[in-house]
This record gives sequence, C-alpha cells and structure tokens, in this order.
Amino acid sequence: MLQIYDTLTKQKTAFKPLVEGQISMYVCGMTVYDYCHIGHARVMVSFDVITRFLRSQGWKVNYVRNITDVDDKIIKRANENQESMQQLTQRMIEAMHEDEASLFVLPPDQEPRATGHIQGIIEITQTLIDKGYAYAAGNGDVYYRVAKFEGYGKLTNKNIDELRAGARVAVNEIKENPIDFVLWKAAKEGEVSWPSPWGDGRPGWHIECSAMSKHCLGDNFDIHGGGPDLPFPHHENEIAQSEAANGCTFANSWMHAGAVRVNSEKMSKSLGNFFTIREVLKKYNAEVVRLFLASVHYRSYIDYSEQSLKEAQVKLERFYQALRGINATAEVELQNDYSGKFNAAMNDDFNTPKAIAVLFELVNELNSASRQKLPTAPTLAKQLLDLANSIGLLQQDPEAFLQGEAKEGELSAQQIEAFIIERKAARANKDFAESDRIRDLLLEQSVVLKDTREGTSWFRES
RNA sequence: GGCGCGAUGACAGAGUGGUUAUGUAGCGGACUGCAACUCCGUCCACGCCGGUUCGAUUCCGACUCGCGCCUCCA
Repeated sequence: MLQIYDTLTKQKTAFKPLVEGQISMYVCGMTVYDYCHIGHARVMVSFDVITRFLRSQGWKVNYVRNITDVDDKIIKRANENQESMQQLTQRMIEAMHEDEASLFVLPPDQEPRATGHIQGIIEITQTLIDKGYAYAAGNGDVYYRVAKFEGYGKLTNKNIDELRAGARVAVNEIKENPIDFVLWKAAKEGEVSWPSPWGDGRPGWHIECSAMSKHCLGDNFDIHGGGPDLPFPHHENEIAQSEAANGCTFANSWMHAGAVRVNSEKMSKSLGNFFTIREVLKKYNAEVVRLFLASVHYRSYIDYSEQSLKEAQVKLERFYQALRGINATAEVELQNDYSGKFNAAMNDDFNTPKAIAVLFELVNELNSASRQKLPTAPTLAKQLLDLANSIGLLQQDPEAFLQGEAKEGELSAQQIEAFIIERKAARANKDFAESDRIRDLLLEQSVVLKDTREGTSWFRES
C-alpha cells in the first residue's frame, strides 16, 4: 500500500488515486533565468525517483513539470545580459535539459511553458473577475482578492490578519488590500507583453501554474509537488486561484522536497551559496550525485559537502564492485525478502535511505555468494539491478563506472593496462619489488589494482 | 512575533514501546608474495528534565540548541 505525506494535512496517509491505477502529478519546475543548482537537482531527482518507482509498481503516471519562461527575474536578467527574453530562456532551457539528462532524470511526460498558455491564463483571470475573486485595478493590473477566498492559508497555516499585519509588501494604493497578489501585470515600456481584456500585459507569478495544470491534468488531480520554498506563497496562491476559479479541490495531496543546505544554511540564489549542477558534475559522476540525494529522505534537509559526495562515491563503488564481472541473469529461484522490504520502504512515502539499506544487505549476500561461487550470485545480481534500476540507480556498466574516464592529467586506460602487463611479468619472476613499485606508481595516480585468479583488474579511486 | 521541522553511535543516516538498521571510518581475523577487492567477527547511540508504562531512544509535557517559511529563491 502506497503512503504519501501530504503537506496540507501534515500527515502520511494511504494514497487514493482519482482513477484506479493512475496518478496525475504536477511538479513546479524551473524559472529559467540561470543554470540549475543542486537544489533544483534535488527536486528533479526526487520526483524522478518517485515517478520511476511508481511506474515499476504498475502505476500509470502522468508527470507534468512546467517551465516558467516569463517572469520579473527573467526580464531583468535578459536586460542585464542585453539579450532578448526568448534568447535567455531558450539557452537556459537547453542547459536544464542537459543537466537533467546527465543526472539520469527522465523527461516529464509533459513540459508546458508559461508563454504557451497565455490564453488559459487570461481565461482563468477572467473567471476570477467574473466570480468576484479578482479585480482589475485602474492601471491595467489585475489582482486576486485574497480576503474573498475562505480557504486562504490552509496549506501553510497562515491567517489573513497576521499576513496583513506583517505585510512587508510595499504599500500599493492600487490594491484593495496589501496581501492581494497580482494575476496580470500591465506591460511596461519595452517589456514583452500579450494583449488582454485589461490591456497589454503579462502574467504574474502563480497564475501560470493554475493554467498549465488545468490544461494538462484538469481541475482536480492527484499530486502537486515542488521545492521547499514553494508552499508559501506560490502554492497557497495557486490553490486560491484554481479552487476559486474551478469550484473544486485543486490537488489531492501536496509533496515538497526538503532544502539542500551548505554549512547549515539553505542553498539559495539570494544567499549566493549555491553550486550549479554542471559545476558539481565536473567533479563527480552523475550517479554519485543521484545517490547522494537519495541517501536522505526527500522531505528532510540534506547537507551538501565534499564529504557527503565522497561517501556517495564510495557507496557506489561498493555496488559496482559487487556487480563487476557477474552476468546478471535470473537463473535460479530465490527465497529472500529483499524486494519486499525494498518496495515496502519505497511505498512508505518513498523512504529511499531505508530502501538503499536493503540494497546493501543484498550486496552483502551477493558478495558472499560470489566469493563462494554459489549459483545464486547471478540471480542476486539481477535482483540488485532490478531494484536499483526501479529508482534510477546502477544504470552504468560496472567496469565503465569503476574505471571511469581519465580526467585531465590522469593515465589513460591503455597506459594503465600497459603497466599491468609489465607488473605481471615482474610477478611471474617473483620480482615483487618491481611489482610493488608499479602498483605504488599507479596508486599515486589514484588507480587501485586488484589481483584475482583470473588476472588483475583496476579501478580509479575517488 | 506567527506557522512548521529537526536533535540518533567517530561521521552520514533509517527506524522502533521490550529484539542487528545501513554505509563509511576503527579494531580483530580470513584471503593475498605483500596489498587492494571481498568475507567473518567486533567496539561506539538515541539533546536535557519530568510524566505515562512492568519497560521509552520510541508516547505526552516543559526546556535547550539548530533550521525553514512568513519577501524573490527548488
């Protein structure tokens, strides 16, 4: 049975799909004005793990992740760069797709863009005005009348009076109430704009997600997800917009990933303490980053550090060492509970650390079986691969992963093989001094040798 | 101030009202020419104070500390 923690009810509850066997999920994606950082990676990887796992369990998942490609920050950045908004967003979308692919993150089923849904945005805005939930201010802006929506604040336990009291929003006489937020912004000179019943303008933040989710999944769908800084105000406002306009419950459950921290502080654009995905991938294999992220439950915060990345690297080496040289095939019947435990952990609000612990138990048995040349080894290896693959791990060839790509200044595979042949000759002559000299020489280049009956294999140590 | 989250062994990180998490590191042994990989064994634990209970790291309350949101950020 699948259990999911819902941000709104603050409880883990049994998941009930709208349609038997199917899951409709909308995840807030990127605002494309800069390269993705590890915080973005966490959202991408978390929901990729979730989607892959659900599919492995037979769920038919319709996964939508939007792109917000029109927004204040984008316009500002494009101006700074002296390029058009389209040029900037196109570049950043391409970069995002590259990052995604290198992290083994599967593309969502649908990836709508805000600029492709202006008509839908205008329609919802009009509906909200017609129903009294929004008003056109004299200057061409349209605002949401927050006090009119009864459920406002239900996601994040806010109440309107306190929000108003603490409103740090600049007082704006055009608004009826300082906490009202903008649905449609009148165009400024030289800014990108679209025609609307209220004059030329562009969407505010929040409304695009109401329009895109409605278009892709309907008025009511199963899961809405996103990053840790989205519950307020973004998701709160989405609820207000969509529920008021559509007259029904918006998302049935809300999932939010935890923050990535650096030195106990949230990694964020505003603090400037972020590492971009491409930066990190120069130093670490993509699966190392995936495993690092999956080593902590998706809702908890995770500390980004070199040490954590190295640990993930070592863990992955253990997995691949176990799989190395084994032809993973289901040859024999196994009587074990690894799959049951793994799936139970994942079905319990996607408990990846617990699930991965099961994989290590399996590795242990696999190594033991390999060592004793038991006939169960290939089947255990297959089981390990199947389970790991169900969350998008262990997708590389063990040999390729362990030997890695030679980085700048490192020995090539051919050079290493040549040294191994030299060493083999020395060992055959019992010239252990020479043999050890070669081994130490390679070790200085981070190449570790492993002698077996079948010969010498090697891997690059992190 | 309001609303939330967290505090687990050397580190990372799950979990549980009474039973081994898991990984790395450490220690002892096996394997090895010596190593590495691997295997076997092993040490180290639940912030503080009360309460409930036969029994609490696990439930309840207070406290201390840390973090997030309340403003753009995944």
